[in-house]
Amino acid sequence: MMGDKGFQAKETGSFQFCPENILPRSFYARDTRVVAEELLGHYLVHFTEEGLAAGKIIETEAYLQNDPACHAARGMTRRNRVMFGPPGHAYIYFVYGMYYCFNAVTREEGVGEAVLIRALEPVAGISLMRARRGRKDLRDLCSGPGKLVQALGITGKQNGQDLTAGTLVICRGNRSGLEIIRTTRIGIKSGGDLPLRFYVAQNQFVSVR
DNA sequence: GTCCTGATCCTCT
DNA sequence: GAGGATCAGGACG
Repeated sequence: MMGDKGFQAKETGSFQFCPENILPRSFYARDTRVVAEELLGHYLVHFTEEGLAAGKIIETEAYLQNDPACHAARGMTRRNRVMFGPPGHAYIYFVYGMYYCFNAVTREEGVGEAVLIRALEPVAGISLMRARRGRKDLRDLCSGPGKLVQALGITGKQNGQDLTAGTLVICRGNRSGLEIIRTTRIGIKSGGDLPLRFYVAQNQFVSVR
């Protein structure tokens, strides 16, 4: 659309995609809390016809099967079946009638656990993100689970997609020197006292400070 | 079938 | 800081 011209901006990030940097399935087939913490510093990357958009993962939450806040807590349903599938796939669900949230499925097949990606630091495709979000401020692009899905152009149709091959992948980043804070999760009622949220200290792109 | 709630975000006060 | 948007899933009858 013509209106997008107003959002043309220089790319500030230095992200470069290399297929060999895609995280392998074995990365996801581990304890969900470990995966949630170790996803910080890596890159969520989405290729579309409009171009590539990517962000550094700086905030995550773990959802465990025996955890009342987890969709899988009461067993498998049509909605949550992807969580019980093989690790390294996308679990994308619709909330509040208008937003989608993106999760990476963890653990071995048969266990319903996943990591919610809550915030990214935009690194590539920033003009595309601005157009999709209808906002200019860098901090308004990916600082929340619904926002980052919109900024990257992810849709509910990608629920179940393989994160180790294809157009939606997670790539290895540099995690050295990363200072990580562990705290309670955001926006849930039951299970809210569990320390299952992880974020990068001093990062201005987290969803809640 | 009805009713209620929600892993959110935006706009207003 | 409060309230509205907006709808699928799950609980219940």
